[in-house]
Amino acid sequence: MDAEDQEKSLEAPRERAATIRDVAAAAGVSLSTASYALRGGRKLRPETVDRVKAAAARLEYRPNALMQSLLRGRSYTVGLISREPLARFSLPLLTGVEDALAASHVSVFLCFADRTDAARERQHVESLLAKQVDGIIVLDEQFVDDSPLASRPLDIGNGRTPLLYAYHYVADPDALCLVPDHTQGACLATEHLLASGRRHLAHITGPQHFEAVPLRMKGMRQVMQAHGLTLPDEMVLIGDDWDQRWGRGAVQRLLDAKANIDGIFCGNDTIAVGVVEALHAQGIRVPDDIAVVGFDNWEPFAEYNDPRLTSVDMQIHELGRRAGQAMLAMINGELASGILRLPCRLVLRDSSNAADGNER
Amino acid sequence: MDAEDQEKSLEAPRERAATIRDVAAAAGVSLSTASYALRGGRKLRPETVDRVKAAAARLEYRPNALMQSLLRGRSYTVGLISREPLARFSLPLLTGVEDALAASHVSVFLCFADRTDAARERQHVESLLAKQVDGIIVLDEQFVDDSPLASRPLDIGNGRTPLLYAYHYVADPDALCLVPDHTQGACLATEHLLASGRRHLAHITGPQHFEAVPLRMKGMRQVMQAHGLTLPDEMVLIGDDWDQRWGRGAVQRLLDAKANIDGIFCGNDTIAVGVVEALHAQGIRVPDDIAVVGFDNWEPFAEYNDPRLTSVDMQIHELGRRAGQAMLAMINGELASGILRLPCRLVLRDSSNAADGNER
DNA sequence: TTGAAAGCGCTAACAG
DNA sequence: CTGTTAGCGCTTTCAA
Repeated sequence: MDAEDQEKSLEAPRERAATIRDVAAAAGVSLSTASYALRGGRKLRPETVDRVKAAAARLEYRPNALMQSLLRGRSYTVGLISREPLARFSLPLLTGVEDALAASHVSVFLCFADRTDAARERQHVESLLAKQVDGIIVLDEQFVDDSPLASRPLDIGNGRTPLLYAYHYVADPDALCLVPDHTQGACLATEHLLASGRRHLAHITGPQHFEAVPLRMKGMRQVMQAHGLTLPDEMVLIGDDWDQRWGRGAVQRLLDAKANIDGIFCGNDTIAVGVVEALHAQGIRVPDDIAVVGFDNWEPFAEYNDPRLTSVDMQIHELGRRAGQAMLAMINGELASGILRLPCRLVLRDSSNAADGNER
Repeated sequence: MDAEDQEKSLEAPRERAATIRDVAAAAGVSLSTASYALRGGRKLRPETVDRVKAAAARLEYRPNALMQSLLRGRSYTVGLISREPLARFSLPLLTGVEDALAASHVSVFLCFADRTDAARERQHVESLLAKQVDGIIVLDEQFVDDSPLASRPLDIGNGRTPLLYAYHYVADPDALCLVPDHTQGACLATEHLLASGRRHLAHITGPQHFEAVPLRMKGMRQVMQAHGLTLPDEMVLIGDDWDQRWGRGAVQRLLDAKANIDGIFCGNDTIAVGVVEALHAQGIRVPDDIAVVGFDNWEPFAEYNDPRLTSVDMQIHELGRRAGQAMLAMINGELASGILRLPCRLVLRDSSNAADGNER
């Protein structure tokens, strides 16, 4: 019995993970020596180092990061709160942030918190702070200031934890916010349409309480004015939705009004898909008769539509990466604040004539 | 100067967060009393409790979860490794898992690890184990066994950490795996088509190395046989992609072959969208002439297509929730293993006649 | 070259 | 009712 038990205790996986104390004992050295042998910082006899390392390997020793964090006062951990979990931008943003942080061996706590559920967000924040995160990144959609949906600054009590807002910004002068430059993106799209010879443009877009809507409209107007053109109000169709159905409906309206158009800039790709579909249904060719440009460069739609959609890409994954990197910088003490607008790029495909031939 | 400094030290946010020691001192009680006052477990004079609580609030005391984890031997933290970060199922799975875990105050470490990057996955696993996660959940696509893409069991060295695979399974008899029941989903779709009077069915689907492809095919065949029908091989079109373009191409092939069809079951919704588009282009009505059923119930496509797509929903968010709950159970010592197949449901929309009128 | 010992912030057993 | 004390696993000083 005794013999059996002993054998077991040698073979069976130990209940508790090995500690550095176990390693030290197994190697026949002191605790501190074991520590130095594994992490350097002290001159030790090579033989000793080897003995300790061998013992550590044998025992599958893995330093307990909780204790290390406690001692260093840094957890190598960042909280990521998404206030809009299911939005189109969520996943690329998440992967971008994770990419940048993982490269620096920083782990990410994932927190979903619907805007309507303040209690859950509170719980997440408390949990993150208790777990000693080195910083918190908040993700949300940007709504116009007077919208009830507009994102509020996150209340984290003290000023000790770096805070960063991605894809949206808040009215906190001390906060760092990274957002896509919607206006510039719209400029790219409009310039492309004009450069390919279109003169009679329309804009079909989504609900106005999304800040992207007025911003993109502004960009479009700017460019047209710079070219001595105007965008009549009746050529701007603002819908209650961002989907294909609205795209189809909007085209119907334009056709009913017998509008004279040769180019349509859409607020996003799903609208653009609906637009193309409705145009086709009327025997109108894209891009030959009317060029169509989308926004988002959402591949499942843009790349596989017929024709493939020219679209503005907000480079959200990259924005996420930049957010992650900025957070790392803040953690290292580089203070930063303000709103940083990152550029969009235009992806040329078949729904517009690529007469100018360039991707910007 | 001194006075100023003192004032500052009172007003300015403390550099270090308050510890329970600070609270005890501020309340004029011993350390353990402070601890018990805040968490109960000992009879204390109400007055003492209040004093401690007041001090804690004043100092914005927040217990250090790292230390608590260390002591309890449980970190209230779970690692989530996504081996296929950008797949359609990733986000609902993530939110589902997070939902279930957050409800039990368990935090989620988010780790993206492309299948092709074993080193990064290794790094993530090491990091998770070092951070003492209570369990690890792995997400991946399911490929057929002999595919080089097929997911391998995660190597976590010891048997101490509960492990769970979601949306896919691995060849580890001790592992618990939760997957959608693709076959049953295909049965639902096929039964629906038959119930609404269709007899001449075709199947347009994606690459065979996705296990879902043979499974869904099997379900379709089963049901047809049960109804005394057969699915001729030339009515099964297996593509190299899952996108609209392939959907359009497949329809072209069927038309070229002058196939006699009144119903098409598609391997996913994007294919279905392409199918509908190609049928429309030929003046074929959906569902009047040919009924179309998709798979995935991916709302951006299914809900806003014209006509709206009937589609099989794998209930992935729910699968994620179940995975989270199962993980909690495992953490609490309830051992579990094997492959659990969760049912799909059929969402009836306009691309098929809902003659039987029921949602199953 | 190495070992002993003092914490990190908290919990829980042990003493009043 | 409350205080003292011994750890948790590790890093880092201080001694040898």
